[in-house]
Amino acid sequence: MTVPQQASEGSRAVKRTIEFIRHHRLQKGDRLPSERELSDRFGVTRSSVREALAVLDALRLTERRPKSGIFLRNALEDSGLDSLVIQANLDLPFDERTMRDVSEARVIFETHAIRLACARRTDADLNRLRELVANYSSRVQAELNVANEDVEFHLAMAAASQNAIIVRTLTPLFLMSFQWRQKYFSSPVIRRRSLADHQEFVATIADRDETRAAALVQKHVHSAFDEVRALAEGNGQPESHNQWAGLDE
Amino acid sequence: MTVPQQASEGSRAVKRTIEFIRHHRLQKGDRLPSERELSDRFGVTRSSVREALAVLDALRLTERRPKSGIFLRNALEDSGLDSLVIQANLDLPFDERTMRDVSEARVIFETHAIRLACARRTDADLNRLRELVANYSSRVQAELNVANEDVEFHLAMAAASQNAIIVRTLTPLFLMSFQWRQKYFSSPVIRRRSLADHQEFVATIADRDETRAAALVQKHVHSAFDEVRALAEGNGQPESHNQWAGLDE
DNA sequence: ATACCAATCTGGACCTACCAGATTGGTAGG
DNA sequence: CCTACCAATCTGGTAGGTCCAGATTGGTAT
Repeated sequence: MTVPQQASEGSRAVKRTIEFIRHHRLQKGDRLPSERELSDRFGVTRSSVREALAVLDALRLTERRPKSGIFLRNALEDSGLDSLVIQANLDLPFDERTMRDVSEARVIFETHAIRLACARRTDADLNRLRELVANYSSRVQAELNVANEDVEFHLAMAAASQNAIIVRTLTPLFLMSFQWRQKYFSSPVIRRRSLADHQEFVATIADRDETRAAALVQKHVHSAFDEVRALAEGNGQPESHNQWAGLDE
Repeated sequence: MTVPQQASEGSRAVKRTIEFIRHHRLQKGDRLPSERELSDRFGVTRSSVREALAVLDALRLTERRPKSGIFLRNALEDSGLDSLVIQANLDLPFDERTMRDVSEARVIFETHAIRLACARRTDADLNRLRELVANYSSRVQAELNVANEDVEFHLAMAAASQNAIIVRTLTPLFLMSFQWRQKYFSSPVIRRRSLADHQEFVATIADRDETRAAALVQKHVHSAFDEVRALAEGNGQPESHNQWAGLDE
């Protein structure tokens, strides 16, 4: 599913640049230091800086004007979803508000996804979901972490909606909370509870019971977010660098 | 809003690589040629290829395994939303199914956005929307294209939902259809009709009338997509390279 | 048929060099 | 003092080369 992978110089440059933007509170339209200066500052080659800038460009965060400079296209808070995924992978923290929004958005999107899934799911979709639950179940029995399997399952439900855009939309929402997920699923109790929910999901989709499915999404996601929030608070408050760097449901 | 900008070698390399993947119908897990071979093939330096690969990596399309090779992380169809934006900017075509999905997803997401906007909008949100409509109106009077202004307005409505994630989600949906939008709004009749809708949107949000707002979204978006579809067919069928490379509402 | 090793290939990173347009600071002219 | 202008400087874009060390692989010896 998701690969951990250690930071290359390119990724490091991405991280440093984002940190620079945060630290200096740069706003839309502001200019960044030149590539040469960034490469000095970060202690990497201009090539690595350029790789990083290419990424930030693709994320619509920066804009490189030839013979002129590098400018912020959007404030950090207004960048794309993928930028959040990358920030999570780089262990850059999110604020409480972002988490609230992610939680809310996920409920909305996933509720619709499952409604469509109930209406349109094929037998093949159903079989795939059953396979995934079976696998999930055996991993829970074996006391293994199921963070990846959980994402797989939820995306498979979304795929049953027959709308690829919805899947593409939910994906980053899951990926940006990968680390939390990892922690969340370290508890056997939670794994069992989650398994039960998944089994019920499959049942409702099999029955094409939209109403029950939608209600289940709300309960499932909300309880998960609550749990994570409690978990995070239990860890004590990690001051500036926060705890919201990866987990959710 | 969106910048046209001519293709740099880096972007060209991104485009060529995506075309390569399409042409060879590469699937998840398949291996791409080495960086050196790609740079030969594309006639650009390895630096440019590496920039391109950094972007594709960020989009979760490829994965670079050190000392080993470049592998496809996801099939093109399963990549993120931002990858669609980039494909649109590169004039790479979409298929009919993707368009259907985008249309459906936009109705779903925007319906929820406007419902939340009705419930939560502040006076500042309302003022901003009114400003935007005023500007929109004057441009329509002056017979100017309002493609950018339309995006601005819709995103401002989304912003009134007070959920930044929803805004971030809708953004790529608009950006990937920028070229169509451009064509669509070349018609003065459509501009006037769109303006009327926008005025009604503001009224419903001011009244916090969720029901009417939701209905209006459906009508507004669906009629726009129908129009575009008709437009596209009128152009004759551009064979392999299709017409869905940028327009929508 | 198998186990093993060396030549080869691959991505990662660094460095230097050039280009041409954008920017800017100082100077000459009013 | 202000303005107009020009040249030095800075900037991103691109090219080309080098070195490194681990992954891969094909052939060899057992």
